Amino acid sequence: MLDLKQIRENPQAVRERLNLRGGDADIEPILALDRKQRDLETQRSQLQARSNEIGKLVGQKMKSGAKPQDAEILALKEEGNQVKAQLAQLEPRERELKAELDALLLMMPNLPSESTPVGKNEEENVEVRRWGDEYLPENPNILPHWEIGEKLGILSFDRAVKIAQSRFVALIGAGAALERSLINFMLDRQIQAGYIEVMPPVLINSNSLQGTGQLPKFAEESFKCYADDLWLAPTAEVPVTNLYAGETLSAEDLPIYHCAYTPCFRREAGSYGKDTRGLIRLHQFNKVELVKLVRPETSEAEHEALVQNAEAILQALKLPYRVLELCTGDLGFGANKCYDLEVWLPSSGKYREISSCSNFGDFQARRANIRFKEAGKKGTQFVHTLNGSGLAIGRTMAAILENYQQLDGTIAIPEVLQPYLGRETL
RNA sequence: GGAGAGGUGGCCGAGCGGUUUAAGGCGCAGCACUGGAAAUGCUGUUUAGGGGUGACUCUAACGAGGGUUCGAAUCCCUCCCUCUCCGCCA
Repeated sequence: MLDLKQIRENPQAVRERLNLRGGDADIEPILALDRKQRDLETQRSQLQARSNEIGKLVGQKMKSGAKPQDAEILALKEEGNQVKAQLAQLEPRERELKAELDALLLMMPNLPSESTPVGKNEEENVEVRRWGDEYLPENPNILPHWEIGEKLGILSFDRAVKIAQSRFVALIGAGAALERSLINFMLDRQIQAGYIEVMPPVLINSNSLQGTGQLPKFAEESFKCYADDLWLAPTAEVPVTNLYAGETLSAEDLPIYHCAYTPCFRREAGSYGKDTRGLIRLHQFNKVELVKLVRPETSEAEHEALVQNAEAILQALKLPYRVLELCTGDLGFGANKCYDLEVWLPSSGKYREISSCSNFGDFQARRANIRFKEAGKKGTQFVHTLNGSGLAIGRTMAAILENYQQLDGTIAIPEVLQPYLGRETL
């Protein structure tokens, strides 16, 4: 959520930053509601002050011997009732305005950071670096991962469709073992890098989704359990960040680094024609996620470090990849800055996103109300939150099945995974 | 799912309709005392929003939301959470 005070005080600057995302940000309704709401708040609190005064007076007079039927008491009660009637008019109006204001603010995306390259759409994302050209596969006849996977009998899309629907997969035998190895490998590495592992609930409430920015705007992206106020988590970002929702941490608690393996569930609404085959775009996939809660002044450096932690996994697996910095037009709703890691998928001759590492600044912290307090200092500050995949497991599996395909149709297992899987080829 | 007990400040804990401006204690900070410390004493010690250049000031917050009342931590209703017992269950 944007800072209302900032919008109020620098409307032009906010408008300009928002417009860098493309479109024409309209903050006028917010400014107008804010003015009205504050106006009502002033009136209301004055009435309340008088009401409190009356209550106190009655109490004092009764204590010092006045009777309930004394004219003085009756007059005060009468005035109390009048004030109350006025409040009864004002209060609902103010509440309504506040709710409208909140609804508008919740729909506003974050401001892109100063350092984010300006651009209209994904075409204008900036390649920051490329790694692992020396590991690009030389095999010219690489099968797509879904074909080699089915051939090896380790992936079954057809059978998964029977028990769920399209865009699901069942991992069989070595496929399941490879998935598990990747999860363990990634968690071990990230724990080594200083992240504390979490296994959060993956059925999560609406408030959590609002806290990280998936609600209210992106309700159609997540699976909902209609009998309860619970949703299937689209990413561990949501439960892990919201572990601290509503808390005021002490400054010494920061930074907090978490890694979490969870399954992730996405409806993929609006992507009907895209990536219909393989492991790239499923309704259910596994992911190891990295989440950081940090002091504001450190968040940029923490962001770079988080990207390094995600890259380290690709490097250890010797998978060629590139790093893109998203331009203002392609930036996710809550992010002020974002790097995507894209792994090489030889069957399609393309780099494909395998990790997205975002800095949210205080955007999520405001929504989820996560603050910290410095001992001896007045007031509190919002933390900055960051997260990134470290990495998406299914897409990593796809990358291995393709980049490690050998001429004889077998798959070599990356060296670092061999101890986990207990074999050298598939 | 059934029955019962609870939820008060950084922590413990009192309060069950009106000087609550939340007692008392612990903790923490400052000051005094001291050669220095301990002990002791005094003072202070929440957050959010509004108004004001500022000193400051108003409002709100006792799990959450409603209600009764001139006045609610206290009474009533709904919900959430925790604990105990029973049932069910991996």
